[in-house]
Amino acid sequence: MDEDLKYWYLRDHKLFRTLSFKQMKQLCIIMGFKEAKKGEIIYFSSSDVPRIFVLKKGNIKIVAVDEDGNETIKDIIKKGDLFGELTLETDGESNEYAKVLSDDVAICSFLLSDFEEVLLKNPGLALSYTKIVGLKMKRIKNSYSNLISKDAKTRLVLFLKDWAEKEGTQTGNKVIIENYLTQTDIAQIICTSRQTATQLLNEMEAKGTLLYNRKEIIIADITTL
Amino acid sequence: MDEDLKYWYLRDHKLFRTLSFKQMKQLCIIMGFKEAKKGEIIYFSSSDVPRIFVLKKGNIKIVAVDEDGNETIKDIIKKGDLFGELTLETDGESNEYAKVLSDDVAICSFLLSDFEEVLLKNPGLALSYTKIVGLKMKRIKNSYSNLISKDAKTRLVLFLKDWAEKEGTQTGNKVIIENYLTQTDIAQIICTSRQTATQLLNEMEAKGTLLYNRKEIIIADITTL
DNA sequence: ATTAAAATGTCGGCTAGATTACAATTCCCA
DNA sequence: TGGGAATTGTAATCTAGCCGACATTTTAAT
Repeated sequence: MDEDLKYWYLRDHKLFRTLSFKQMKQLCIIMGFKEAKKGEIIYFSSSDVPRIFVLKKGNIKIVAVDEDGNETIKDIIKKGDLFGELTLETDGESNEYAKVLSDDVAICSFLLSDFEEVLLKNPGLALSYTKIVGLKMKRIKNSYSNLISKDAKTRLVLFLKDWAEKEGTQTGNKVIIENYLTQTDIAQIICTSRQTATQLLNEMEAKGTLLYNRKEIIIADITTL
Repeated sequence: MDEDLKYWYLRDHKLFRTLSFKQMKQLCIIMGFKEAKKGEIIYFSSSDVPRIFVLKKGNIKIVAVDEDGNETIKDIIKKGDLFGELTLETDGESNEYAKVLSDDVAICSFLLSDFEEVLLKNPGLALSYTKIVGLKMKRIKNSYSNLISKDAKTRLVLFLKDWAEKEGTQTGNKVIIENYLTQTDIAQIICTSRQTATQLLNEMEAKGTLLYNRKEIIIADITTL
């Protein structure tokens, strides 16, 4: 791929704003690039060399498979998010893969070792990076405490609010979200059974607070959700 | 407090191994130091200036209070652990405090701003720091997935195993843990009600796999727990 | 168009574990 | 050395939401 294009792919990520043109060039040389279509599965843990990924376009979900073959959604990664060995520490056995949710995605990646070297030469970048990882931790902690103290319905509402805020198109109090998740996905994200999620969504639809279909979710009034 | 003593307090923390004597001296100058006795409460969020803390001795629990006044244990901090604004980002409203569990504790601290400056001058330190934060995130993720997929009994067993591994004194397969937690504490940590925790512990005691009292927990055989 | 595979809708039984409510211990300290 | 507070023990209820078992609808592929 053209080096110049790579440059722009990185340039617009807030993490790399602090870098000079020259430093950026260096990063681009070690950068990998990949595109994929909906439904494709991208393996990124264990087998391969550890990498850090930046999602430049689209949405993916990170799925973990446990000993019994059960699949759990670990994370939804959106445009601009980082994923992979964020902790800078290879963790052996975790069995995870990424599945493309949107029509297509573009992904940049670095080898963990290369990235570490760049961090060592750019303390400012290291600091920004730590903050991004920290932010991620904070979000995880938050959903963790929701899981403990809130019931399924509240969790669904919180999830929808969050989704609407991040990606919805708001007109007045009405918000339209492009829906690339199935109800099974949503259920897994808010940690409940598919049946419960379906029921809750239908309840909300019956009450008129919501309009659900496979293409989009329309929230009548985000303030009263 | 004596600067030299401070030096040694920091010196034996793995995070600071990479620093030169001179750099360490600098850190010590900006370092705060505090001791406290069992039961004391240490406020550290919101009100005060943001800080990073290193627990040098003893155990504390981090407790969060929500709008309704419910207390939840967020974390158990042990000797050598970091706590406070680990994300390097002040987060406004979270209402947390630390309570001393062991007989007494010693705590070092830095202003967040000072620490950031030191990180900027020591990229290696920044990298180590990121790894520590990352490790913490990994642990949180882990207990998160336990919470989802495992029942209360399994969670208790996992917690006990973890505790035993970190702090227990092992002789053969028998492990003795110094017990500074109440059953209410344990219940909160594994996210269940106090009654359920009590019941599970008594069941295990009846089966002879365990011996619980307020001073210590004796696990008959850690391999079959 | 045909059909198989996903995704969604619905229902009743079942259970882990929360909740409420006390009783019995043990600890702490004045 | 007593007495109040904290901790632990036990039991009876109650319920959110999981699970199994379908029917129905939508989508995609041949």
